[in-house]
Amino acid sequence: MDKFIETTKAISDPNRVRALMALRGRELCVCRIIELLQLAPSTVSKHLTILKQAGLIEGRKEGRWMHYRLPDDKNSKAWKTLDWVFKSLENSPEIKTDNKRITAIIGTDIAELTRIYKK
Amino acid sequence: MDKFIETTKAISDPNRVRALMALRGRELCVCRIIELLQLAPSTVSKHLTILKQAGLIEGRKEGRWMHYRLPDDKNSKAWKTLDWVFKSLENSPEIKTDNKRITAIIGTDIAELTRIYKK
DNA sequence: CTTTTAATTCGTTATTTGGCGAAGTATAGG
DNA sequence: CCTATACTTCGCCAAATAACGAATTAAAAG
Repeated sequence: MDKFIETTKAISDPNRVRALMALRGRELCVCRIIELLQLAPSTVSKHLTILKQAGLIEGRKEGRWMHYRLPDDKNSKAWKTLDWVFKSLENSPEIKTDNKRITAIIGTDIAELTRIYKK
Repeated sequence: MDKFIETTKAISDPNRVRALMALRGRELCVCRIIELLQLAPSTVSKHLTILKQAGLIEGRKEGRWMHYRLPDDKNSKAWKTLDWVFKSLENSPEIKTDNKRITAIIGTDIAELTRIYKK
């Protein structure tokens, strides 16, 4: 029950759900998620920690960059949750808007993102 | 998205989830849910209002008693959520304990419950 | 009609949550 | 090394949440 509540709390914030949706089928570094959500780095980091703690994402450090992705094991309990979330939001207008923005954000290189992120 | 978040918030409280689990396959009056959760009537009432607002339960007033049940339409979006919740918690020890208590609570008549509820 | 009963609404309080900026950590580059 | 970069952790604040008891509403029962 505790684990279940931890999971439902993790997916009961719109910014965390947007991050999860953005990670479908790809890995993203924190700086790109910051750019998508337009929140302070510390806030985004905290959200990602909550998702990771709930087992809904995994992190991988590569040099200075932290990359997050959905869990590898698609038969895991986490993926049962994710399948339900994705199914529930597949037609959400907010997510569709995000999808377009993510395409642009992925096309931007990190040096360029950094300029924005610093101010 | 808003509706989705309303739903996830509704199922991110353990007492609300216990109430949902208790309503599987049966209708219960508020007084029996109070007895199960061991919370103040006003608190339970609020929880049930949140679940109802999210579309996860339906209410029916009969005389002085308010009866709540899961939605009739099993093809609804609400039921997609409920199926996931039930599946996630089918082996939860807390819910198994509740299941046993509910059997006793249903066997008790309302007048008897009321004595407890008043003090 | 007055009282009792079942539930809800309201007002208050303690705790949790989500946000930020400042400070800290770790890694790459000069 | 020293500096810049990419996060994360910490400390703080405002808003939301869960709990309670008191007051209120609605429906029987006396």
